[in-house]
Amino acid sequence: MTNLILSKSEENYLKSIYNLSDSGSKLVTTNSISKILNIEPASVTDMIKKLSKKNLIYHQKYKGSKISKNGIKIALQIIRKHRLWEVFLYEKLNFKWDEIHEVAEELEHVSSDQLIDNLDKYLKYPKIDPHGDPIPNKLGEIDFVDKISISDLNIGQKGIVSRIINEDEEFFNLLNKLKIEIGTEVKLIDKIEYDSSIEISINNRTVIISKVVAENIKITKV
Amino acid sequence: MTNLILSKSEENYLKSIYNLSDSGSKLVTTNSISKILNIEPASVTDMIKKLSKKNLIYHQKYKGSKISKNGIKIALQIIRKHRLWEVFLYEKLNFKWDEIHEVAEELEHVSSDQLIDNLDKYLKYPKIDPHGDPIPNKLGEIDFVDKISISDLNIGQKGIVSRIINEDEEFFNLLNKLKIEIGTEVKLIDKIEYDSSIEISINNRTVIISKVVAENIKITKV
DNA sequence: TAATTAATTTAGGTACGACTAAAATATTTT
DNA sequence: AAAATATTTTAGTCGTACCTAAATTAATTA
Repeated sequence: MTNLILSKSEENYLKSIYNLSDSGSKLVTTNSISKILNIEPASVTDMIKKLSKKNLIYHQKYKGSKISKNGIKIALQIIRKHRLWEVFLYEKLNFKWDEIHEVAEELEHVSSDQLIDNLDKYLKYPKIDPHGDPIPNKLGEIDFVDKISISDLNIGQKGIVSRIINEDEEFFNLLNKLKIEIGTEVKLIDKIEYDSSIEISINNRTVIISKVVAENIKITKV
Repeated sequence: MTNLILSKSEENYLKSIYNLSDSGSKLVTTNSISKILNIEPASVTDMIKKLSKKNLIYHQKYKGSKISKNGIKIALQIIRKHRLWEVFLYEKLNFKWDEIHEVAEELEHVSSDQLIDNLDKYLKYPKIDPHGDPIPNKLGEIDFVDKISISDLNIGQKGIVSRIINEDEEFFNLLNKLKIEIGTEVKLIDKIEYDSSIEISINNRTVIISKVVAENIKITKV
């Protein structure tokens, strides 16, 4: 049952549905898929029917879709490929942090188990990709993901940057300027009520970052 | 004019037409394309029209197709990608000689100049792929290809194995058994008229190989 | 050279994955 | 709870890339 071959489109839908579903737990709306993939809702409905027929998702008309066990399994394999390619591009081919996603989107659809297993070995079985996202192993096992943002710290508390959501260049440049990367220790100095921005210290420098930026930087508490 | 984006199919047709055309010089028949791609002649005709409209080939009804300057340029870039990925799979991911072709067929369609240029650099600008086929550079320049087979040697003459045509496993196993690889020195001992097989010596061992095998092993004379 | 055979093209059809417009259902607001 | 709005689905189309069957053209053989 696991060995059906999916098209690039089917794979992309499945991956998006998984990502929108909070690891498979939540119902996903047709509209949200439409938005994330930039495809009209009517077309999304078509594909939902197709994936339902293949038992990769369950669908209740007008209600939403839930990804199946099997669907999750496949989605995790696609995510695995995506993230391993990201590591390769970043570490071996010297791509910048904000350049890897787009190319990995293509590479993830190359279908060869041998390719991905050997790549994994070649990269020495990395646990996270350059954004800090965990890489599922061959069996689809994946580490727990940090859900705490900098803004969730209490004043005076410290954290280590563990994940960076969002992969566009502007954000990348900003992080560069702030000298924030995976592994950086940050400390919450103050919360500014007026616009929900926060004041943090990084290596004894103090900076203010906006709410949006803070939400896209995930941490583990120290 | 060079920057049109081609589909995977279009790329595959173009590559095949180039390969069948003897570096662009010969007319290519619809049937030969059909056979090499395993696609019905009627479908090939459809695609020929499409590529003609894009000025990638010239086509005369019922006569054949000739690849254009621009078509050659694009074909060489696809071949470049294919062969660079083959080097990567062989050298870095420890794929076997007969396993690389299929995966490279997929990887060659990933479209990112940055990807292929960085890969080229990472592999240290290789000149040939694991089969001994020359790799076009970024500008589409490609080294001259050896057209002499072992069987073209005169008795007593020596040559260095430079290219191995054909990528199936059986042939691979045979070459392994014979201890023939790129760079191996061979000497023609005798030609057997009866079945056109030939006797060669490799490191002072003498073996007999069939006509077909001999034709698929290209050499440069010493 | 006429007939046969082979190669190529045309005509018409299919699955996939997208689209728009309109209908059906759900949700929100008044 | 009715009306208005938003979401989702249905119905019908389109381009891509393939297919089969039949027609056309070229090449080969008698």
